[in-house]
Amino acid sequence: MVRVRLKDVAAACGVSTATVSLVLNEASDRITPETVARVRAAAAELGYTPNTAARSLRTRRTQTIGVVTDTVLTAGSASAMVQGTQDVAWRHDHLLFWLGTQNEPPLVDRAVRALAARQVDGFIFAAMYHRALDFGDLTRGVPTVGLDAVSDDADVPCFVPDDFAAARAAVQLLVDAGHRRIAHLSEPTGDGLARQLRLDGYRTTLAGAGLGPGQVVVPQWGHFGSKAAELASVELLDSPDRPTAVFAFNDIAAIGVYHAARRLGLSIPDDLSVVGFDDYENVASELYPALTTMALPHRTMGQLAATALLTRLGVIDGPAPTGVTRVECPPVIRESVAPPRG
Amino acid sequence: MVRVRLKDVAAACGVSTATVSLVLNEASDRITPETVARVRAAAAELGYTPNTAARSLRTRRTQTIGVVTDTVLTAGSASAMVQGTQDVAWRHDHLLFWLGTQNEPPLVDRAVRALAARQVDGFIFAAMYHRALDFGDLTRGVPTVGLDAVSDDADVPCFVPDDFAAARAAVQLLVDAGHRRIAHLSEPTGDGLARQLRLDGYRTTLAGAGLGPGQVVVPQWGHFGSKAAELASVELLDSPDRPTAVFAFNDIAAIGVYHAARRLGLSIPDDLSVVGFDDYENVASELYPALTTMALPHRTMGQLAATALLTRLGVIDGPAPTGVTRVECPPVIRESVAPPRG
DNA sequence: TTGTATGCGTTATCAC
DNA sequence: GTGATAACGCATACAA
Repeated sequence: MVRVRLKDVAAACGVSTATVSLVLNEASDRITPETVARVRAAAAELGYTPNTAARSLRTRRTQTIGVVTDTVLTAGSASAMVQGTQDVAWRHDHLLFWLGTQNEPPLVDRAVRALAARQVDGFIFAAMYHRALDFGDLTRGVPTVGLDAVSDDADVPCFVPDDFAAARAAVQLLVDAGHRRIAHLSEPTGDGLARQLRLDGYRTTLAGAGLGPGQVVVPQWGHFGSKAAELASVELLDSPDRPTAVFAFNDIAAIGVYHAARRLGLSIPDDLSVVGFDDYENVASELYPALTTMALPHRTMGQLAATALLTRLGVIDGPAPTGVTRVECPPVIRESVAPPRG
Repeated sequence: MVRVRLKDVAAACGVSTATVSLVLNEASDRITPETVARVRAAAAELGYTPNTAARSLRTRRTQTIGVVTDTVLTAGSASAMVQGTQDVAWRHDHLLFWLGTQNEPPLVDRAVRALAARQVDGFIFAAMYHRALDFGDLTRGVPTVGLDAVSDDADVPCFVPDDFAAARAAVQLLVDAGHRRIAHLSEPTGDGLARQLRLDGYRTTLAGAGLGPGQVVVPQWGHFGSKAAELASVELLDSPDRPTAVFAFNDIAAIGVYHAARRLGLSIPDDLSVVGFDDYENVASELYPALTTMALPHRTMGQLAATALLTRLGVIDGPAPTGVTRVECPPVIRESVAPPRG
């Protein structure tokens, strides 16, 4: 790689490095138009690109953001979050360091240190699913935002899905279709906040519709995959007064409901309506019948988080958001909901 | 963030910055053990972290790798590739800049420029699926490797799945199960190399087994989703002498086969065996019946690419690989293959 | 309007 | 063994 420095382009057009710097940093209103043109031409001619290390050393800004995440990079379903964050950052000439920590505290610590050593201008703490994050004073004064994560720290704006409202909307879909026995297939207890919020939304909606407390079933077998959900669903559905509709905690759980329905000879949506959550890529749309679900606004959250951070950093004008922002989860209506039989 | 510099720790223990630098950079065999200890203690006490910008400026190395990719970040299914690359890089104190370009040439150009300005030590060109990449002399002498992509440039080691061998293995699975009428559901023509390699593997295996040229069907309707695959499959399977097995180009196409089978009242695997490709997360394992498929070695390829680049950079000892490395795609045996009826 | 000079925090080359 | 000191490439206060 040919290394061409400010000095080289200055020499090439017979001005000082200061002038070149001024021209190239848009402070060119102070410079004669013809000088500007000459410098620009020379820079282009030589293929000059500024050395970011030198610039950072001088300006104390690296135009770099550190993203510390648990399994976002591993899991894939949240890739839109990555893309949304990236898009906004790049549009403002910022680059992102993503670091996955598998959620192990020592790794988080190491990641933050490594990022701090790189003098990142800000941090984004991104979680794979909506939960509370406690990163203490790890970031020591470096602007920070939470993505799919909430924080105790009042100084950390956070962006999370509006699980409560979305759960309400999901259950309302079933109520509006005429269902009166609507069960909720929940998630085993963990550190996720989504579980409780979706449960609350379910209960609130049932109560509002005068449908009693409902019926909540929690898969018990280890890892929350479709298999555990299937077993729980079979138990739930294998009775004469079974529910006519199920609101599943997420699309993977909904797969379990589908499998259970098949085992029991129940047809979806004729015998059983199902609503999922997440709009999991290549899953919800590909099930048979295609699953009606609530979409997680991953891309939007990523964009909002990046925008918030850049605002805090003064890169984007305007008031920086504070507190927790709940982002709407739009419904994706497909074919798994129908009126109950009879 | 409290800024503590080399100078501060030097002052704290009454030595020069040069000494501190020497100690902290493991060149400490030249320094008195007690001085070493004192410096280390002071550094820890003050919480010193080196300023990477300054170091980079001096050493001309940023310990940073630029990853230019089409849609890896958007699509999610290749997230293991991200993780594998990341793991290796981080283990050697290198960080990654990922930049998605949606495969638009001007964006690729911009991305490379932006990365070059950051003085990345090397480039990884990562593709979402196995294809040829032509990035010309964009990287101008910066070490580069290809990931899921091959390059004309002899100087660019590349890591791709061994699609040919995997396709052979997949079809052999069906041959071994006793099938003699095995069709291949291919992909519409595009810039992917996987298409031709999997097709070749299919044909070679059939020929080797004395099963003739086989039957290849190519979905024709626009974007290659499960819907197009379903339509093509219905046509393929709706005849008395239909194939008893289908080797699908990938798992998404296999979904289409499943849908077609359902429409035609064909049972998998009793009436029809299916083998997919990719082991797409939460898809292949969740289909009913679970799909037998060839796993794409995303994680391994990511690790290999990062290792190769770091070797080229002298960070990892050993001979740097050259040319194209084909990585094995392990079979994932599930429940979609059975002997043909009768 | 443009040039000179200084310093950002490190590493590395010398002296001592 | 350890300490001055000179770069690294750029931005900017100040001088001209």
